[in-house]
Amino acid sequence: MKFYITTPIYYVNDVPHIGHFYTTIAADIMARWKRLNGFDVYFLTGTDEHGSKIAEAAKVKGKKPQEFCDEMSVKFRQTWKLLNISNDDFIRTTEQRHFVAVENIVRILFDKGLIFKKKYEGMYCIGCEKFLAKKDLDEGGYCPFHKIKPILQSEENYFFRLSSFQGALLERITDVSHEEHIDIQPEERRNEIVGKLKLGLEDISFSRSTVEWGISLPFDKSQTVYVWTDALINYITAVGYSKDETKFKNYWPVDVHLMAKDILWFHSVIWPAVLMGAQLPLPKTIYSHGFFTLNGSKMSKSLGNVIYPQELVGNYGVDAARYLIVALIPFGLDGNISWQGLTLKYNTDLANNLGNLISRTLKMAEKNFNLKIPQAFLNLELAKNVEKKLKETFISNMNNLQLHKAAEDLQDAITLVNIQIETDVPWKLAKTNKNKLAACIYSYLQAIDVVAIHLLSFMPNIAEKIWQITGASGNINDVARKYFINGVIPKDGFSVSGRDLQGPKILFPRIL
RNA sequence: CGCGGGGUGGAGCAGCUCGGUAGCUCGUCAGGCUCAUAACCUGAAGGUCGCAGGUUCAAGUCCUGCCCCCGCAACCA
Repeated sequence: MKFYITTPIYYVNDVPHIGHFYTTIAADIMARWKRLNGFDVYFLTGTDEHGSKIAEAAKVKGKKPQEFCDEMSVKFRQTWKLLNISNDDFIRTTEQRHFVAVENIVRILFDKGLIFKKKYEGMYCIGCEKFLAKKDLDEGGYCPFHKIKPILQSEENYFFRLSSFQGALLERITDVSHEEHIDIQPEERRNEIVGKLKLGLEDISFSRSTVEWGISLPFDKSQTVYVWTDALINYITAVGYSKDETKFKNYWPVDVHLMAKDILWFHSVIWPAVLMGAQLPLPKTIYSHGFFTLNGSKMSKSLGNVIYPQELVGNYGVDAARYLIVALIPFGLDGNISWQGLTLKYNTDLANNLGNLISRTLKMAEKNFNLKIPQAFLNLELAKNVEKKLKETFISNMNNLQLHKAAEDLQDAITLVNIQIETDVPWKLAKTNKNKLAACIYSYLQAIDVVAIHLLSFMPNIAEKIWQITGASGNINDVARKYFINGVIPKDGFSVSGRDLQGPKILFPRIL
């Protein structure tokens, strides 16, 4: 089974911030999860590099557009490396493979009569550099942002017959049994799309005569392809459209398009319409998540309340950063975050619960068994309880991208072990019954291993570290894959008697 | 009447589809334990579930009206 998941390609006029990496981390966790479950995963991200804004940004810095894009694109790649993102491909819209794909799609649409020339006349605001509708203007007919009067301007563009797809789109979005059903998530956002769709669709502008930094229309070199169309096509370019038919057949249609809610319309209406026009299969799931507010106010660079990945990683470490960002807010909804909130979550979930569990277990093993996994009766009951706890909800939460809930499930599982320790009172057994103590510690190690395996998609490095600390055998990724496919704990457990443990390490130092 | 979401103990949320002792996390308070990263475990206090009506033996949960907040309305993740 294959699993193709994408993030949006990010517009390079900005350096990566929390909005970008939230989506990307979520996608990465999903991709890793699916790999562990035996899927042939293709995980795509990349950069969107065309359009007048980019050309201007380059000009301001005294650079050629391509040069500017090269630099910015690298920043995104570096960020993904920093965050341990496991993408299989990184696409740039300025790549040759993409030009070919875009030209082909545009030509097909043109040949089918879905693209036509039309003179567009409207109020153009020089400040916004775009046409404004009457409703966008304030009472005096001024642009509300720039307080200037827009000028009447006309431009001859090519338009796409989006209007002709209304019925087909509605059908595919609302009819669950439709063979080309597009599942838009979450439901609230789907309702919104459906509502808007029912109001009707207008044909949209598909090209620009004034924007030079873009892909020229194959049938009219004086115009360039509208950046959004250009951008959306990346999803098929990357899996070999008009280049590698086998690859394309294998991975397309995409299983999940992941993005923030602001660009859901493009993905759930315009993109499927383009695909239908080109007679290509449609995305299966389109999942949008919410926006962040930082300390209650909307993030904006001018307010200075933007969180950059370097800060997050600097404060908590890569793995914790990945975990915190997805664990802190419900996936799909808007969420408010703050540094205090992040630190609190870090301390409660990672330092106090998970970290401390490992620390106390290993300390006991060190004191009493000299850091060797003790010879003892193998009681897998605790490990199985942890497993059961996780099976009940964790798996379905992961598959439904409810990452915050899956994180909660993990915490519950960890608490289960902490409770068991209270019940066993091992520190008393250390004085009275060493054999029983050995069996207890042995069972905690197995339970921790089960937790580590489930943690793997969120915190790849830490999970592996835990695996080493508990003396578990084999490569954690291989063992985990086997475990998720077969669904059984090995007869001898993961951590086997006699193996060396690693001394109690502070995996997550408390932050004060 | 543009569309959509929401108003639940101090904070943040779940519950509403399929009405029937109001649940979770954090915080607060009390207790337990002492292996552990002043961590862990147990318990308690605290809510007339935005307002007003209605249906019902019974309503956060269904219906009607109203008030307030937020998002979207085409290139900001």
